[in-house]
Amino acid sequence: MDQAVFKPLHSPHCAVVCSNCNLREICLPVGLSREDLQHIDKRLVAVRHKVPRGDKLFEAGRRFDAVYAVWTGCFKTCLQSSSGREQVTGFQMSGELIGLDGIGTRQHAVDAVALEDSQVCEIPFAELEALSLEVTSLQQQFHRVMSHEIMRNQGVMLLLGSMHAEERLAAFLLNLTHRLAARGFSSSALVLRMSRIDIGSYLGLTIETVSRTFSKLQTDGLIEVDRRQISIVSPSGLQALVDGKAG
Amino acid sequence: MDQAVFKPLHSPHCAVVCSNCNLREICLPVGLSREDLQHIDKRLVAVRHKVPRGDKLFEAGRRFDAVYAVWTGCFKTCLQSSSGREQVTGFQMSGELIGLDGIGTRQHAVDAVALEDSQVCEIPFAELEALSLEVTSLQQQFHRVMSHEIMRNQGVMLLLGSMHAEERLAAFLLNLTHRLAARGFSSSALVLRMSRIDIGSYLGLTIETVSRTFSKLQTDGLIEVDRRQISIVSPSGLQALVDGKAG
DNA sequence: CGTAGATTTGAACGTCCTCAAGTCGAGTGG
DNA sequence: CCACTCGACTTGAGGACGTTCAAATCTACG
Repeated sequence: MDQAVFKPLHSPHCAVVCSNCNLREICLPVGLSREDLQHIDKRLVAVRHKVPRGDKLFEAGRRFDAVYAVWTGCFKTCLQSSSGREQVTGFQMSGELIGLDGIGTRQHAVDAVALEDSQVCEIPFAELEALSLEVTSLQQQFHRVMSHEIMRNQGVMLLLGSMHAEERLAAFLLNLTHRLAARGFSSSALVLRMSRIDIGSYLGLTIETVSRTFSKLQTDGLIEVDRRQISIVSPSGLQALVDGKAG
Repeated sequence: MDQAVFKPLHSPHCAVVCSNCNLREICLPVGLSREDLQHIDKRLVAVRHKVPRGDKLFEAGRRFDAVYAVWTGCFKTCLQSSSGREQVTGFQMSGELIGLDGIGTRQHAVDAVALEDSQVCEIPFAELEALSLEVTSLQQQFHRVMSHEIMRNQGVMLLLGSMHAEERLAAFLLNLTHRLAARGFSSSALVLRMSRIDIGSYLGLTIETVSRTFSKLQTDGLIEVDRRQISIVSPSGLQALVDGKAG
């Protein structure tokens, strides 16, 4: 019940360099020159941490000092209002940044929970800001990343504001497969790292509706479901749902 | 039907300086020193434009060159998917920035439409980025603004994902009053600049449900409605709805 | 093999949507 | 000044989708 919160001081960690990272083409440094990358290596002391499944990387209300890039594994971010409403605001996989919402208030706005044993690169934000004053391309790239996060959120608004359950789930599955494909994984088979509860919270649906909708998509021959193993049988069928071209 | 699109070259405009602007305490330059402000005045050529009610400030797909700060008036931003789904993603009032979603792709992701005769300051983004390399406080402030936009979007997700119609409308009205109060306006009386259609799209409800819910809130003695004139009779009652402490 | 948590499925209900009609206010032209 | 029209809004009735409540199934793990 009580999720452990990640303690930087107690967690095994080591300094890392971006220029050798296998994620440099998908993570924050996308498109930076070798020269700029080496500059970053020297000045940005990113530290890598392990976060076991179920542990919190940080929790809402905690002081914001750094953003985190997922290196391996998967996270969810959960917003909760003072009155106890809860909403999963996103799922993050390798190369994606977590914690951007804390910049404004200097306090994290969400909980970030590892959905499987994961590793992150902690990027001290003060250093990131300082370095981006020197490395123009880094500044631009960081702005791009923040802007993409805004666009992503707008996409979720569209989903929550205008789609039915079946369409939401179809959009969700297609989004996952696209992101997995960009990382070199199969886009026809995926393993959900999150529970039905998490999916429901993210999609604004109850767990029962999520379950029923999975079953319906399977019955309709669009996917195959085996617990958290999903096979995408008909990507175009799912896309048609998202496009509202069905029913 | 066909909304005019704002043409910078044909629109009356003039250069403006931030340091003399009455919005400097609420707009992008919040918290900047007088010295930094003057530095910005010299280097950042912001231009002010008029946008008549109903006209588009920019439209989705158009090349991104600048962000815009609302000076007077009010805007809505609309996202639409390739398949024709539409979602109002926000309403912007004085001091708020529009267009941050275009930074990542260099293309605007939404339409921005004036809900009343309005004026905006056009801030060329290349200049903003260049200047924030020199003025640390501007860089930090810009990051804060982007982060706040991310937080705002997350709040909308919470609203769309976990609230009923009555709660959504209550949250919407309270949000408007808070923002108006921050600008020195009454927080008990407001004039809606947007149609029921826009409200419905934003809140993920049909126009009929919006209308019925306004009526119900009035019947319950929480607000008084006269077309677009709204009186907030019981802010605490609305807040109780948002907090889920009613029904 | 027993328990706890996650998931699926069923049945009844409720909220919100759809369809339809009616009201209201502003602008137009006679 | 008065029809007339148009768009925005309101209200009603019925139905659909998703929720709620309840029970059963399945898996992991001790």
